[in-house]
Amino acid sequence: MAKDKPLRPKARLPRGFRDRSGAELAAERRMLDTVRGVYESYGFSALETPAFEYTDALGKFLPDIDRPNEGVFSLRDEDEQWLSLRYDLTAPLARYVAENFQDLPKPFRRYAVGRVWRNEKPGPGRFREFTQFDADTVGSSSPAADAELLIMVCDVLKALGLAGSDFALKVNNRKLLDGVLDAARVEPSRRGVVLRAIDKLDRLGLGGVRDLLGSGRKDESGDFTRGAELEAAQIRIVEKFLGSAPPDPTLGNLERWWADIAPGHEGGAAQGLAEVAQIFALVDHSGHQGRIHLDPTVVRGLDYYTGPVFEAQLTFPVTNEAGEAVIFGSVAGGGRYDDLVARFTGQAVPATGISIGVSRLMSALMSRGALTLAEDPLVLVLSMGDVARAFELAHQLRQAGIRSEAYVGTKRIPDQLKYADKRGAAIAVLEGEDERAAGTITLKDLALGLELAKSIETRAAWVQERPAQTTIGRADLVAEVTRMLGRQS
RNA sequence: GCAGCUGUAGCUCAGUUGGUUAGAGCGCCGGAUUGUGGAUCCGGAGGUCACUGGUUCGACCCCAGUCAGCUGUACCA
Repeated sequence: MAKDKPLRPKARLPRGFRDRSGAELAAERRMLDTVRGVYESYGFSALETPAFEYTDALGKFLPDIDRPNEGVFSLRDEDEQWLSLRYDLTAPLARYVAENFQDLPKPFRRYAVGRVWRNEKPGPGRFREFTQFDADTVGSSSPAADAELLIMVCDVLKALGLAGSDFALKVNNRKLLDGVLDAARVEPSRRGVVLRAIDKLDRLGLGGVRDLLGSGRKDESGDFTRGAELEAAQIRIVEKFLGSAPPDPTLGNLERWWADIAPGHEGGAAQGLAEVAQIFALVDHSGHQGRIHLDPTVVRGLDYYTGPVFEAQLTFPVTNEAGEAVIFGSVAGGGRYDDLVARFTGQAVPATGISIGVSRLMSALMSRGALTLAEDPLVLVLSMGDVARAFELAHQLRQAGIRSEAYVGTKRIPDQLKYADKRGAAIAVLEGEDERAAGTITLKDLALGLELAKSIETRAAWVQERPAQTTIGRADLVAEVTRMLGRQS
């Protein structure tokens, strides 16, 4: 007879999602507080919008029968309306601005931090749920708004502990990309493919991009990707644009540069060149001028960008948990999107914004040693058959601002100490019958004990020596714990 | 979606040319130790060998299909 086995669900995390806890969350919180502080100091105010939006407010399409969740997580409301989880924080901002347009001051400046969701295939370092931290200026067409964001991002990265030489901001302009495609006479239907190919430059290198602009490219698994089928002459023009940029982007230098790349097409890109020149003129006085460069290879995948685009890149190698070097994309990116609000109102509203990828930036900071996984130290009060007394001692420590936990489990003392170890507790507090009779308390410095344990061979010796352990007067509890915590830190 | 690789205990993995009752380490539970962490020792629980079908006297092993995972690539408003 077969064993009756109840049908149980398998405990498993949906792919592309993550559980996070304790020290990691504490570190993230510290980082977000720093970013928030800089954003607020520039006069941006917080705005929170919900996780769900009506699907038509988020993008161009409605889910269809065949692929109801293409790219986004969607569901149908009771009244048959499609809702979707937001895939970024910019689309909800556009909705908010359109809905409250007449009441908002212009320019309207807000920051937003929150989780976003994408229903896509997850990969290494790519999740289906992640956090973004955005700042946007809506209602100003001035390049000053773009320049300000670039300067602010530099301030953020420095406030987070990165050195100036650790990062670089790369600036480009969609109008220049459009201009060069005009000059190369690339058909409108192929422009998307071409821009996406250029966007892959950092990953595939110039050779890979050349293949994608031309006949196509085979990846390392042998799969073939079709190319944009451009003529050699067209590819040459695009490559010339990608490979050269004046180091000092004054308007005069930019115009000379452009005349060399796209002679006869000076008019089409003039606006873009002027915007670039203005941005760099403003950046010049920021103290961050060495960190911000013109880089024609920056595209940004999203096609709603209409003018300046930018991304923050790290200049040092980042390693993953396995210690391998990883190709690290940008930690922040953004640009100008002048048409997004017009989708709702019909009225053109210029806007520009920057978005920080929170988990990427966090692993970069940890890789650099600028952020460490750490929680406040924990003091564990062991329960020696008198939980009320453990509560009381823990309470005394809390009153002094010390994070302390009274043991509320049911195990014996050796197991309680093992528990304290596993929790990573800094100190264990014991007050049993002997101590109570003597009016004393025993403290164990667990971190110190862990060190000493390496040189003690036998359990008997360990028990006899009782390393890193002291017995103190009852009244000295808070003072002595404070002293021990001070030694550890 | 396309391509390659991989599915054996909670985790990481062994498993001989196809041979009887499928193993190890870690983790977990109990004990050596009713008030002292580490180490060590003893004992225990835990398996639809991803699933379905086929070949065979006999399949964890060979074949086909399906599903799942990983990696690359495409898409990413």
